[in-house]
Amino acid sequence: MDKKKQKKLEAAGWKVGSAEDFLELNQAESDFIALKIALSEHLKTRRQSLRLTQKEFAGMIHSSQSRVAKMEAGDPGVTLDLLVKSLLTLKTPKEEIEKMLP
Amino acid sequence: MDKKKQKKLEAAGWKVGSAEDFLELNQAESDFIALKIALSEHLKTRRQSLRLTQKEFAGMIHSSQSRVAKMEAGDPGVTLDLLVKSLLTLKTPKEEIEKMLP
DNA sequence: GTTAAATATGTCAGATTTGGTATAAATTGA
DNA sequence: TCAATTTATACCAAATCTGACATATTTAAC
Repeated sequence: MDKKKQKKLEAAGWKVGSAEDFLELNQAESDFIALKIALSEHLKTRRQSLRLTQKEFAGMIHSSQSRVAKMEAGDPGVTLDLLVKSLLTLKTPKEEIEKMLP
Repeated sequence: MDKKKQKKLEAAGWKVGSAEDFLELNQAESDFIALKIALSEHLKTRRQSLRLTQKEFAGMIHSSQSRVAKMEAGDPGVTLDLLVKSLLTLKTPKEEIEKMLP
């Protein structure tokens, strides 16, 4: 790796020149996974507090009960997009979302 | 719509029994779009402040220059997942992300 | 103005995600 | 107990998103 690029990466907060840039990449990835899990758990809590069944909620977001179950189970094959759209549909307060950020 | 379900929807913050539940659905959708645009704008700003080219940054997230360009342009065909992963890779402070929430 | 670097735009095959369906397992209420 | 409701799991074809590539346009430096 050339010096010029190394400077840039270090500016981005990386430890370069070792196995650490590999580890740091995973930091972003694990943060991402943690975020998704937090969102899915919150989604379940919020739906339940509103006393909606998965089927009812699925209708609200034009999806299916089975997909809602996967969302709440933290299934890896569920996008952030779907989770966030769901929380927005349930009008989850901004403060609640902030708490989940990594 | 039966009374029971109406109660539940009202508990979720909806105005039911009119065209408004249709409009409210769009509220979540437009909030979602606004969020994506805010994230894409912030991504561009942050990449530039780190003096990284789109090509360099693309390498950091194992993507391509053209996709980075699309991300920053707010292309609808880019997922929240990719945007958030990108921001996490650039170690965007939590506070910055919070500001973008709808 | 020329050149080179950076960014934007278009396309596409492969991969991933989707809603829907079926059905099993779990929970609830009598 | 047990029937009904709710939730979990498995599967699929259709739709969407992906990185990669080609190429056009813009920007920067001289």
